[in-house]
Amino acid sequence: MTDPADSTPAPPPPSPWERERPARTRAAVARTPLSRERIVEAAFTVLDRQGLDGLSMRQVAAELGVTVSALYAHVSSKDDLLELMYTRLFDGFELPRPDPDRWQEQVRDYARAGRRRLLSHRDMARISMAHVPFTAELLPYVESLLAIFRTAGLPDRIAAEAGDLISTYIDGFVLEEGMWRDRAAEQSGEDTSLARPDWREMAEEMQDYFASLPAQDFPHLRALAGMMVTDSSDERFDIGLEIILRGLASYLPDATKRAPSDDGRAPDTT
Amino acid sequence: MTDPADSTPAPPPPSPWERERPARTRAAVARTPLSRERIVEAAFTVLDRQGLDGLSMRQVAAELGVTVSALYAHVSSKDDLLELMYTRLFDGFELPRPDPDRWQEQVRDYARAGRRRLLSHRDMARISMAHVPFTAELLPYVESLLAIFRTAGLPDRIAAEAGDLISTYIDGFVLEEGMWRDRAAEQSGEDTSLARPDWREMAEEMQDYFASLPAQDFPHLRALAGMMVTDSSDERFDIGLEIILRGLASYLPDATKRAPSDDGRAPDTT
DNA sequence: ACCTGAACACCGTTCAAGT
DNA sequence: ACCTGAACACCGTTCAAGT
Repeated sequence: MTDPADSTPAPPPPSPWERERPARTRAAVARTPLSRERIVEAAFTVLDRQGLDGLSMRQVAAELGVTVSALYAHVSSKDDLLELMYTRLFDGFELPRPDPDRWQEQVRDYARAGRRRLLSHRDMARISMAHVPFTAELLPYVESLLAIFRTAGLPDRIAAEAGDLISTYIDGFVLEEGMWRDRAAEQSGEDTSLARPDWREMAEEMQDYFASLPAQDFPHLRALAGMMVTDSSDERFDIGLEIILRGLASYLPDATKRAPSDDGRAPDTT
Repeated sequence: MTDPADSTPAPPPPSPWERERPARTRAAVARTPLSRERIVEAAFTVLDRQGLDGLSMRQVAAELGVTVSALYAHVSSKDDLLELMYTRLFDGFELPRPDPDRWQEQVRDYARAGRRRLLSHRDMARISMAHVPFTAELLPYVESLLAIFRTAGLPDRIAAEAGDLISTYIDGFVLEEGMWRDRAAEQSGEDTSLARPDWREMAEEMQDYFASLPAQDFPHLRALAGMMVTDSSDERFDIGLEIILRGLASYLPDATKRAPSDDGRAPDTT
């Protein structure tokens, strides 16, 4: 993000009297040498505009004002590029120092921050689901999450699984959010780019559909329709998260669920 | 599967004396009229052989001995075909009648069966993640899962979320399984088709890598390496499932976690 | 050293034309 | 009614050639 080597002098804006130079100005700006960073940046621009299905090497090249083949000097393949985008997702992610007394809050913060980052670019959850955070750069994040679980006192087998479970939950939830958003967008207007709130319309339509089902065949679906399709997905996210946290908490050695402050219960290291 | 309209007489096998007729015989067999069923079947064959990235309309057509454009008379798009494959996944899925006393076992059965079905075709989890079981045909399965949760006595808001949570977990877990399998396959041999057990080799390699990390920076990752990458993923699947089930159980109205048989606690319908 | 141009082997989808 | 052939507008990747 804040790259000190990035201090290329930007050309001054055109003075008021020089009128409409060919569109070369933009092209010249784009001529700053290619780099992995710039390619990733352009890829995000294309992603947000066209979605993952519209993200092609050719579109990225066009965004940079460059030939497709030029990209392959900096990036070995499209998969490589997608991995760079995935890794970028973790940039500046806060790593808390594990506090046994606040482990649930720390996991909540971790999950909410993860969801927020996934929501920051279109179809990002789809990219995230296709990757695993076991590259050298990302291991500190995995370690940090495991640290929270283990210093909280969770048994090793549970802690080992909890990281996967939480990550899968975040990715899966946001993926589904995106699907609904896409469906709403393609239904209402053709303006695919903006995340317009006219998806509430679809939510109502969906609820009407559930309500129209035969009562004797679908009693539970009818009863829960209002809560399964809701506009505030923040609340839904927190509920699912809470279910997982309660499940994890049930494995804590001391039966008293949430001691306000339990002193000196060291995790069995080694 | 058992389609009674599928009784087209198969041509007898070539008699011993007629030698090597041009390869027309196979072509003639393939000439049984096209149908959505046959297209889906061929698509699964291609999927298992080449994976989702190698599944193209052209390959499916080739598998059927037919031109690509012929497919579009029966299937409106590739997405349509993928949705048919997704729906097929549920064929013959057992729907239990909800039993409040055995709700946890019923959910376990549901989840294990779901995973087994996803594992029955390559990359099936990726297809599943891209869909939502809210088409008319699949609603009974959603209803059935919700029924288990609700008659068990879970609060509505929890029951509504539980279905999503479980489904996401199953898909996510199997997706990851597939990623490891692929990675192992591309590393060891080029024979992509078979699910060879030479992936144990990669598991060891992975564990060695974790063990090689600096001890002061990655204590937890090192401690848990053995349980995070294991060959028996069945066990790992059950552990994650158990965490979710315990979380859900914590929302049951009666504090006593698992009353052996609690009579007459009806779910608040309406 | 870095980028272009052209090519290769693919895609999904459409549509006039054949039988 | 059902399928073919050809075309359109795309793909990811490679590689010789330019500057």
